[in-house]
Amino acid sequence: MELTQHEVADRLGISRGTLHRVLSGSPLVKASTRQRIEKALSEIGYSPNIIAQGLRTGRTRTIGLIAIGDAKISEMEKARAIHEAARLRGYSLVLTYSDGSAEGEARCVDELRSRKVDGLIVTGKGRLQDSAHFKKLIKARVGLVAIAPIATLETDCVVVDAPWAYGEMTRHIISKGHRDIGLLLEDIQSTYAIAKEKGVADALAAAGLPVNKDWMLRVPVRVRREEADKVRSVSDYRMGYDGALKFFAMSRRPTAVICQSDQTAIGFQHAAKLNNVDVPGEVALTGYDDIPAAEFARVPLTTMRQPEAELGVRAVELLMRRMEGDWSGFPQMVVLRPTLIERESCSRPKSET
Amino acid sequence: MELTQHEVADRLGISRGTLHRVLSGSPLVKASTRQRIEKALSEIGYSPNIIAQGLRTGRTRTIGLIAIGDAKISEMEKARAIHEAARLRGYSLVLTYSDGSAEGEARCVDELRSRKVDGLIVTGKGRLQDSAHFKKLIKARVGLVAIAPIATLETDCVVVDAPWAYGEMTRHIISKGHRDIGLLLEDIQSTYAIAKEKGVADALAAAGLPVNKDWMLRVPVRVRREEADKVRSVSDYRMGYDGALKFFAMSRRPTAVICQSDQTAIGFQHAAKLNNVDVPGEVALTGYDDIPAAEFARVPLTTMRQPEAELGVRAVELLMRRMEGDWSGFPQMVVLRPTLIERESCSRPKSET
DNA sequence: ATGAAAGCGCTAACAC
DNA sequence: GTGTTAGCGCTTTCAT
Repeated sequence: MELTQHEVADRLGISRGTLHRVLSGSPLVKASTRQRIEKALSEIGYSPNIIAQGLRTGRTRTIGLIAIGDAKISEMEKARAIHEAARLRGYSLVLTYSDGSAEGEARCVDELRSRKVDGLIVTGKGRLQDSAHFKKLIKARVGLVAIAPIATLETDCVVVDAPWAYGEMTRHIISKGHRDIGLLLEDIQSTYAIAKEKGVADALAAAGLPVNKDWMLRVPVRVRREEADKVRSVSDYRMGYDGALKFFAMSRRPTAVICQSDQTAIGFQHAAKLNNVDVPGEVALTGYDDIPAAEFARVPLTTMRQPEAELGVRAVELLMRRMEGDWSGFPQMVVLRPTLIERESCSRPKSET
Repeated sequence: MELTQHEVADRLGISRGTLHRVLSGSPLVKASTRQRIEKALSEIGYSPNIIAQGLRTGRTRTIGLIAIGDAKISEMEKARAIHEAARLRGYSLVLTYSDGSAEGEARCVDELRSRKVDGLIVTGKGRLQDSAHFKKLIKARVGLVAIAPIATLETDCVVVDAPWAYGEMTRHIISKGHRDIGLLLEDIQSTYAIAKEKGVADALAAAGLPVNKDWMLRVPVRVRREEADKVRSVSDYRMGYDGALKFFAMSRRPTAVICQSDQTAIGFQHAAKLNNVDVPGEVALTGYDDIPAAEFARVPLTTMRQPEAELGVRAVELLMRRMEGDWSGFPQMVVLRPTLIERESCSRPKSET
């Protein structure tokens, strides 16, 4: 069915060497020959067997993708951009998922190594449990780009400037007249969580506002795997709900709460409604990410829109450089900034004092 | 670095043939020899080169995945389940995205064919624009399972029983005392949309209720690609919003509206809020899918939870059969049923008449 | 029950 | 400039 180079060469009355030179764009072919062959080639509709190429060259022109942790729509958007960027360069994507456990990660790495991928991109909100597998890869000079900051791993990464983003949101809230500002994060000490905390604290300090430790709230995540056949990522919503209740139980409450994500802010709004707390009147809120639902939340969310697609594209570009053997500046960190989106969840406080 | 079968055979003092027989579980090996070799093998940590296997056998043990249309969280959940099911059988996933255009689909098919995938799974809410490429595949007896009903294509598929589901929701609403029931769908004549319409109409008829044509609303989808680096699927929310306004403009309105999706119902609620229409008091609503946000909507949504993971698993199982050469019952349709989830968006109507 | 050898379709090194 | 050839690591057929 599919023609081989051998057959094509015979059919055109040339040698396989010449045919290969035409295919690979080598200059060592007479222009007239090249033209004649190229024409015939497109008529025949020949395209080389990628598997054989892979065996021969040791390069498969594939990129492995590891998605860690819960399913999130943002991963989908990144993956789409990654596919597009990779495709334009002749690369395909091999997709793997890890549940976030150390074994899950090991399985992904093993699968991708056995598939002989030329490079890897790690994404997802989960943290790396066991970096041993990854360290081995890095030592072997296999390109590995993380779309997330990974403190435990010295590798290239593409990250969002979370300290700046949370500083920006803090400044925005302050500009609205708020002085009593809270922060709601999950209780996991991820690199991003620490960065977010710092972003808020620094902005508060820069504005001469005190940091109320009680309001820098950390709430445990209740992960709930529902039926065995379902993976629903409701944990962030739930965390926002739980956090809201903790804030409501305080004798003195902030007038604005910066949330870890849009889901958190939406969960917070849910609790606010059930407790007759007005948003943004009694508590202003900001989300983070600008998921599609943010615009249609009970009170539309002021939030930071993530450059999901660009994160993916930059990751591919960086990985490409490594795969071409250019290891200058390793480990490199590409930092991107999100965009403030103003909606109704964060307005000026009711005049209190 | 990686050992080859040749090297391993030499090292163990056996022939490559015998080694291969051990590896492939052939019975033509003396038990003692087999044991000795297996032990040595696991010590060495040898694993065969998948690329070379692929070249030799013509089977790559890979499944191609085509995601069509906008990024949705449900695709992510399916993909995760597909990966798990495939991995357990020694298969890997090659991921491609189509923007929903005919060219996008052609590119995906070409990419996967050039990668020599053993089978394909098509998923996503978009419809197939041009089925010519796919028809070619099917004719060539390449396994192709669609996780969606594709009217224009005779192939295996795994689908949700939408007529039943929408009938079920209709019966649920009727049981709550509603008699004036509307349906809100996008204006695209997809197989699912037609099925949903029929499900509602049949249930209404079965209950002896008249079908009000004006209330079987079809609303155009406003697709909005925001910045070039973003793919945000807000179209479904927007459609719900638009649809709500149309309902509100009617002189006589239904007391309950069945929506195409949770996003649609959430968009509807948004419009209801802005127009001071009480949900569920003045209009009860049902969603569809049970996305994570459904539980945390302004009014938590009564909806139908999709068996996303099972859809993926069943697709892999069916594809597996085809890849093994078992074409019995082609084209086969696997039908799965979603589960009714009761929340607050759909209660009994305010007593009218 | 085991060993030897011939390719799968391609690339790269070497001849002419 | 062009043709020839030797493998990449594996599976499969044929011999023993």
